Amino acid sequence: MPYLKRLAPSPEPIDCRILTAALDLFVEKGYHMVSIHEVQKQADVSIGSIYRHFGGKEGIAKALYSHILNEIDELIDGVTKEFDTPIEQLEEIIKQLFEHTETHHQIISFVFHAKHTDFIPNEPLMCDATPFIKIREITSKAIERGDLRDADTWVATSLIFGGAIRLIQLRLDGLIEKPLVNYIDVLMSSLWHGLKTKHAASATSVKTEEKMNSVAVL
Amino acid sequence: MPYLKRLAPSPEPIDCRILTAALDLFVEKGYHMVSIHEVQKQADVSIGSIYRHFGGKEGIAKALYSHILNEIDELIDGVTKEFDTPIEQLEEIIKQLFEHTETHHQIISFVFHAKHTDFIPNEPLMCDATPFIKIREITSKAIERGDLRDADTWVATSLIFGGAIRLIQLRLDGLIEKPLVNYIDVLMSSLWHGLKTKHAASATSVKTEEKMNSVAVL
DNA sequence: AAAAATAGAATGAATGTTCATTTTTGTCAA
DNA sequence: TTGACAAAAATGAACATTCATTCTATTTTT
Repeated sequence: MPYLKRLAPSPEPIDCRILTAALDLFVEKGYHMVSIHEVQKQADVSIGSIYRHFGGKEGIAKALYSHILNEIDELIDGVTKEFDTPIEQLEEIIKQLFEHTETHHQIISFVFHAKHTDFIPNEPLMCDATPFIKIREITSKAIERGDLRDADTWVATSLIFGGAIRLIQLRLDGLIEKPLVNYIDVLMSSLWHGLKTKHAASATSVKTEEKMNSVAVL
Repeated sequence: MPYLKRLAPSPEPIDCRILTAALDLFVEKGYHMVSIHEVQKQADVSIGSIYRHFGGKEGIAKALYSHILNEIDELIDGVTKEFDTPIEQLEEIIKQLFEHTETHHQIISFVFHAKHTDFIPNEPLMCDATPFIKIREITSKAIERGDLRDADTWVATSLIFGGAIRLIQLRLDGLIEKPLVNYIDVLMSSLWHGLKTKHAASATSVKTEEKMNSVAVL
């Protein structure tokens, strides 16, 4: 029996070390500007291990990609379980993305900044990944229910998320100083005023009015 | 006098050939996936010429970048000369960007898809380039005049252009089938309904109402 | 002891860049 | 107009470097 305990009692599993190191580097410098050797150094593993676990650079990126899409997917499932109406769901999704932007910078950055065609050539675009399909389905449902103005699903979804995505990107780039949650109300009220039908607007008028007021104070 | 005219009477200047070849390739495959040798082949010039004119791969990209930013800048200046009120200007800028998306695919793609930090490391972000500063100034003026709801300039601009940019990207990716001009009206009416002040809204109410109706038909 | 995981030096292909050489262009005197 | 000559431009083979990947030896685990 040795006199000393091992210094690192339960080191993180090797594949996690690789993934987090890669995520950090990819976000910082961009996929192409990161060499396997850098990942190897930062993760403190050997090149051999990287190849054993992921088969190469592209393998790491793909693993990261699906891992992260999964997290977003769970976020969306959580929201759809918790909220009933499509509009509430969309609102909550944006809210949670804003929160994630503060707390999970790397992940959001990877989703909204990385060019995925770089490491997954001739694969479906991210827009066709499950979570983003689900988002469009929610929009669709809102239109079917008559809660949103009638429009092409792609277009409606762009209008709803366009501003939010833009804000997220600017926040990631450090161009917006306050956490995005501060702007939720401006965003939402401008959004729904333009997009909601009168039917839906009156159904939630009290809530919306409150928001309008809180915005006026800004 | 010779019997035959020269076969290639006035071939395009060499630097233009290089730039267009590079733009096409960069847009198609992404900056990092294009080698100088490919540009050389596609432009049908020698490697030496490329180095003589642009000093290297990064030089090409930078030249392209400023060239294209200039075009956008001129577009904006044109609009501000032609239209008087900030809101009309913003609307027209979006309209022209939509048109450019159809007619100058490559250029718009380069602006809205390329990761410029790839070839201009530690340079100001594109948001800080002249044309984009000008856009924010227009937004600012609209707010000052009381035409738009009071909000942070960055945020207001994101809300105005977020949807448009998203649509442009989807159109570039082939996910939206009809030319974007078809969606101008939906976009504008949802936008201004949420963002205009009552003051400004009443000033243009007739125009806006017409649009609302045309949208309802969609 | 067998199998699985890890290590890292060696390999080779890809690719950005250099530079000696050739071609073109412009100028001036015969 | 011609020819000579110099400056500028263009060429592309050769070079140097970077970097993903392979492979075998070693360690750890079962």
